[in-house]
Amino acid sequence: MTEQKDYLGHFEEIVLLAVLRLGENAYGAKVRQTVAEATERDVSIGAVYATLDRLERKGYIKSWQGEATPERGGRAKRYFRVEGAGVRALNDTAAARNRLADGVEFGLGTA
Amino acid sequence: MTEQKDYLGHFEEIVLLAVLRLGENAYGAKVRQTVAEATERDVSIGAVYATLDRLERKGYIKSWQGEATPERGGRAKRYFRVEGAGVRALNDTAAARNRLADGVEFGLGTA
DNA sequence: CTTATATGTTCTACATTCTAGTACATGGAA
DNA sequence: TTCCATGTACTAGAATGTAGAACATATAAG
Repeated sequence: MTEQKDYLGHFEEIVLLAVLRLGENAYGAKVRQTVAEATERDVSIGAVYATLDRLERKGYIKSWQGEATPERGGRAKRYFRVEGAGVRALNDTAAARNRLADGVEFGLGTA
Repeated sequence: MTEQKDYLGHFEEIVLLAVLRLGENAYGAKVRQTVAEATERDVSIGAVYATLDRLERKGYIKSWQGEATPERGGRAKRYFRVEGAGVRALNDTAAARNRLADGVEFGLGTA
């Protein structure tokens, strides 16, 4: 038994990074906006929540209900925070990738 | 229409990097071995070929038949090479991720 | 020759992830 | 009390990720 590592999917990694970056201000709608800006894509809110839920189920993040009365109406926020396991997964994922990318000249294909 | 970028999946990125790194020596079995070492996981050969096929269908890599007679028997190899579009996809994928990771202290969670 | 063996690829099927879209919830403003 | 803005939850289908067994082919052994 060689302790198979667990890597993050592409979007999982993106979302996890967004939550980490947002810190105290990480809630669904904001995460969506952050991801959309970084990826320059239209990211649907459903995609974000589905991924957040999956990450939470895996123990990479944790969520809780926020205040129900912000400045101007609206539903209560659900905040997220990255757990230790999440940081570890992020590191492992990057490490494996870096092992392959390291030293390869990128930018002009052999093609 | 805002020209939606096309990002690579986790495993697609890994496999594409392996092909790039292997250069002249990139063929299925070798790619598998390289990926297995970098990820420290048991990667099935089927997983690798399925991904290589998808990458080729998308125009990120190209393949051709190699010599049929290596040192000691065996079937002819199928070689792979990364195309310009592949390098571009690799760069776009990394760029979006970096935009999120940049400046975030990683290593010790907020948790 | 015929079989064994090593190297490599193909094919198939199923699990997980990705993604969009729509419905639902709730507080303040008109 | 209806409307609007902000947010979250749910559902379903497409795309990716993954394993495993079958197939192909060249050399070595006898």
